[in-house]
Formats: sequence, C-alpha cells, structure tokens
Amino acid sequence: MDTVDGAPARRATRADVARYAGVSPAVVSYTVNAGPRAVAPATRERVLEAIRVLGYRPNAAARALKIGHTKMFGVVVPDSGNPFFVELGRVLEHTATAHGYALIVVNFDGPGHDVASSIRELALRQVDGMIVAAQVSMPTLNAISECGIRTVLINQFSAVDGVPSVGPDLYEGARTGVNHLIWHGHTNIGYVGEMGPPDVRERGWRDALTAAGLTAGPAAAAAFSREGGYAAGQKLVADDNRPTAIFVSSDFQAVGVLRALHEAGIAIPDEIAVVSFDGSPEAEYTWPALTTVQQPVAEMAEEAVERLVAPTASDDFSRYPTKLIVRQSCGCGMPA
Amino acid sequence: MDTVDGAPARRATRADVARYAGVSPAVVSYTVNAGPRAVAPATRERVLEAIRVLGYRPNAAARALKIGHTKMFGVVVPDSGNPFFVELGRVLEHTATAHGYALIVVNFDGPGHDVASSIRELALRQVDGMIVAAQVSMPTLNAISECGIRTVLINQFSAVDGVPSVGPDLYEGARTGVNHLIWHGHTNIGYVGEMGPPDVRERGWRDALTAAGLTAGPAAAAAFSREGGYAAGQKLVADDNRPTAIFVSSDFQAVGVLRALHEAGIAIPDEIAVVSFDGSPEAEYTWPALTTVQQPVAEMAEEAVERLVAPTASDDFSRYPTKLIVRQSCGCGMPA
DNA sequence: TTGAAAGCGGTACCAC
DNA sequence: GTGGTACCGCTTTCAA
Repeated sequence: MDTVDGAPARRATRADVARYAGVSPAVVSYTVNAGPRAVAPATRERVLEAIRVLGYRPNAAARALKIGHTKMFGVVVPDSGNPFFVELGRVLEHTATAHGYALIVVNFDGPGHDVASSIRELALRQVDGMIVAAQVSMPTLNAISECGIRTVLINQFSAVDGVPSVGPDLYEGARTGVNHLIWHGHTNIGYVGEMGPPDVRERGWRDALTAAGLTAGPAAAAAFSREGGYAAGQKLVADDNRPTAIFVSSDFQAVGVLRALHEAGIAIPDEIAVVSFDGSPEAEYTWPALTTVQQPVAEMAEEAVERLVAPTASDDFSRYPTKLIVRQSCGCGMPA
Repeated sequence: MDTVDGAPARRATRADVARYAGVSPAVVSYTVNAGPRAVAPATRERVLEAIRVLGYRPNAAARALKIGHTKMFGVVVPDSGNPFFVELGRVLEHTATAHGYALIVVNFDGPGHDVASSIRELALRQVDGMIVAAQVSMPTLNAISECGIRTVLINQFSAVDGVPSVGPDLYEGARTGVNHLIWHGHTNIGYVGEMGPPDVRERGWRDALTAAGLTAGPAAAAAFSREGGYAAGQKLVADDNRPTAIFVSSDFQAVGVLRALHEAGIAIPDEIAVVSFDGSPEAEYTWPALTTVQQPVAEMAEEAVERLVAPTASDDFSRYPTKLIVRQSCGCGMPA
C-alpha cells in the first residue's frame, strides 16, 4: 500500500521549468518576476506554459534567503479572545494583505508566553517587521532593540523612546465618555478598569469629574476579561455608595458589568447607566446596546503597517482622537 | 543625519560566529542544533559565547530552504470576526505553538478573497500544512490537491473524498438543542440559519420536530453575522405564525436574534425561548445567557494539528459529539 | 571531535 | 533577449 498519489512528486523547481521550456533558469526568473530583464513574448509564453504544465510555484524560502526579506509581518497581541484585538487583527490583516504581506500573529495569553519571548520567536522567523499591541515594559523594549527588526507599537498610550507608536487618545476619550454621563445628570459615577498600574483612562475619569465639581465614585479594578468585568460590576453594585453610572475602560469588561447589573435586577440605563471604551463590534449587540468611546482601529492599523512598509526616520507617537458612539446604555434612548 | 544606531549592522551569520569562535561553520551548526555530531564541551562554550556576543540568530529562511520545511501551518477561516472562529484560532494557536509551529492565518471575508486563492497564497509561502475551516467546494478541493500540501478540513460537516477532516456532529447537535426546547413544552419552534444550501442543522431541527409529532415552525435564512441574525429575528417576530421558541444555528447570529427580540419588547425566555449552536465564549455573556449546543473546539483543533504534525494514512472524517450547555435563554432559569 | 564542501531554489549581474 | 553563474545562510555527509 502506498500513498494515494503514487508519484514521488518532488515539487517542480525553476530548473525543471527551464529544462521543459528549453530556456535558462535566468529567463524563468525574468518571466516570473517580470524583470529585471525583458523577455521575448514567444519565450515568455513557452515559460508560462511550462509553469502551468509542471505546476511550478517559486519557493518562498529560497527567495527570502536570496533577497533578504520574507514579506511577512509579525503581530503580538495579549489576548486574541478580546473583541478589540479581534477587530484589530482583522483590519491589520486586510491592510497587510493589501500590501502583499502575510501576518504571523502570536498571542501571549498562554503559559510561559510573555511579550519578549513572543518577539524573539518572531525574530527567528525573519519577519520583516513587527506590530506589538501591548503595554511595553523594559524587557520588551530590550527584546525589540536586540532583535533589530523594525517595530511599531500599536495600542500604546504614550510616546516610547526610539520606537514609533500609534494609539488612541485615551485621556481625552475617557473624559468624553465621562462627560457624557455628567451631561446626563449623573453625580455619582463609578469606574471599572484593569488591574495593574493606574491607567490614563482612570485619570481621565477622575479629571472629568473634578472639572465638573464632582467627587470620584467607587472604582473597581479587575482582570481584563468578561469575567473580570462581571466581578467588578458585582463589587460596584454592592458598594455602600452605589453609583448611578459607570464608566468602563473596555467593551470586553463592560459586557461583564452589564451581566452583573442584569443579574442584580438593576435597570440599565435607568438605575445605572454605562459607557465603555473601545467601540468593538460586539458592543453594538449587547443589551442594552453599549454607548462607547470608539477607537479608530482601522486608521491606526493602517498607519502601523504603512510605517512598516515605508519606514520613515521618525519614531514619534501618533495619537488618534476617539469618537463617542451614542447608543442606549447611557440613557440616550433609541436613535431617531 | 544618519539612522539612530549608526552601525551598518549586517546581521551576524553562522560564518561570523565560526570566525569569532575560531571554529568551522559546521561546528556552529552542531552546537546550535545539538547534533548531528557531538561537540567538545570547551568548544561548545566558545561557540555559545560567540553567539551571545554577536547576537547571532539562525536564518529561518536558509534553514527552511535546506531542510525543506518551515515549521509553519496555514489556517484559512471565513470570517475572523465570528466568535466561533476567534475561539478556534485561539486553540489552534495554542496547540500549534506547543508543537513548535507558527500559524499564518488568512481569512477570506475581504473582497476578491476566496478560499481557493487563500490556499494558493499559503502554498506559496511553503507552509508545512494547512487547516481549512470552511465548507469546501470543488474549486477549493482542486486548489488543495494541486498544491500538494497536507491539509485537514476542520469545521467540516461530512466526509470529503481524499482529505482528512474533523467536525462536530451537527445533526445530532441540532436535534439535542431542539429536543430541549420541545422538552420545555414548545410546539411552535422556529429556525434561523445561514443563507445558502440547506444545512444539516436545519435537517436536525426539522427531524426533531417531526419525531415529536410537531410541524416545523417558521424558518429564516440570513447572512452569517450578528446583523444577519438580527434581521432574521425581526422576520420571525413579525411572522403570522410567531414561534414561542427559536433554534439558531450559530451563536454569532443568536446575538442578533436576541437583540431583535429585546427591541420588540419580547420577554426571553418567557415569550420566546432561544437555543443556539457553537458554544463560543461570547454566548455566556449575552442577556439572558444563551443556552447553546457546544462544539468541542479544543479537541477538534488538537486533532487537526496532530494530524498535520504526525500524518497518518487515513483520510477519514472525525465526527465530534456536541454538548448542550444549559443557561437561561431556553427557560431553565438560574442555575442552582 | 572537527573541517571542507556540496547543495537547497532563487536572483540578478555580466557577458554574449 | 538570453544564458552562465556566483552568491544568500544553513545542514549534513564525508574525510581527516
């Protein structure tokens, strides 16, 4: 018993094509790459025919070795289950594909998988550039500079020395969201954010409140997940000083907050209003639909790959403005 | 003005390491790959030191060219925005990483991007294997056999000639879901499914009904998206013969159905109960939480990768049983 | 235990 | 317009 297609079936190479078409390997190259030398139409046809017959496809590894680049970008994301990163991945893929690049995306939510090792892994695979969607720490920065591969930070929240980055204006975004809640007349506005070092969004929340002469409502930090948001929501509901509105720093967590409120029998937005951050597609289909501060993911992704494709000397930080998407969870009712 | 790091900085190669360590290139190879020849401890140390100093990392393209494989798998998915495929991608990545493979995932929801061309694109990049998560058609099958790359079909619903595949038992799954609704006492059970050729789940829905002596409720086909589900939900709500329960063929669409019901002011599950299919993480956080027929994504992904890593001769179809996850949308109330 | 050298499959220069 | 050929960086056999 043998394999189904009995043929030993070595894949056809440039040399096979050349032999079949009766030309030199060089000419095959010229035809395939439409250059750098011109090829006579008749010869060209013969080569094309040979390629068709032999089912020839150029070996990407050989080409990469010779010309020194792979036409692949690496993408590092924290958690590919987060709808925001899902959306980011989508637009990144579309843009990269449009430029002829494929994406290797690695996420480091697995065990023993941190950002730095993900970066090194990608470097080994000779990607032409990397897009890192994570808060960078020192080891990460070291990994980036060591590997010597052009990298752009996305979803980064402030300038980082020596590495170009693009990210949303978190501070203004948070203020916009909170201000909308204030506009609705709320005076006790809570906050749900990630664990870890204090976030710019939290500052935005606090500053918006202060500017309006309000004091900060209760805040809860939780894991960056639906579950985390759920736990945080429960905490806020049980708070002695239960807020009448909550600003959540991500859609991902907001979904969990919504669930906590529903389970507690709290009417949204009448008893507690919610505004979140990100503007991912999932936010449109929660109940009630989330009013959310939207990041311009597509634009940011585009700039990120553009910066990889056509590197400029500048390594500055592009800060993108956010946009408030008004739906129902804030109390604005159905759109007209 | 020059680049920040003035060095021309050619990346160190095996030859540089050899020179620095005062050994031959071969020895560098032996050290790096721990074989196939042994290296004297002292020499080994010298080489390691040189590698460290020079920041040497082997060139993956050259290695791939030489040994003939890339340690990369290609993954083809229809829509990376669908939470089911998100989850699939996650587990696929974890399993593949565990086996030392990286993933290039392409999705063909973009313009001019069909399955066949995605497959060819991956073939060009010399992936060692492919996982295709799509209903395959003739052109797809042709693309697969032409490119001569080991492929396993995942999320496939029946055996396909000559290509190994793994998928859930859609028919039994659908019956399970519908039977649960029947158990709840419903007699008018509607269906929401994808556009296109009639689906096995639809048959499961119909057969379960028939077996219980019931007639099929209204059915609506819609785009495979949240929006599609929303539209289908609206249609069913407006139906002259409005069902008291709906079986939705995917969580993705069910989210939209839920929204349509909420907007129509219909109580879920009291006025209309809902059971869906897939069991993606998102389904746990809808309101009310979706009772759903869960696919064993992790197991299926694992088998798919395993079949690529250690190809067996068999090209059969592994059908996985599904599991009913009871939550609230069916009428079962809060868990104890 | 180490080294020399033959490729892997392309690219593109240089000569014709 | 075409062909010969020297590399790209690595793996591995074979000889020392």
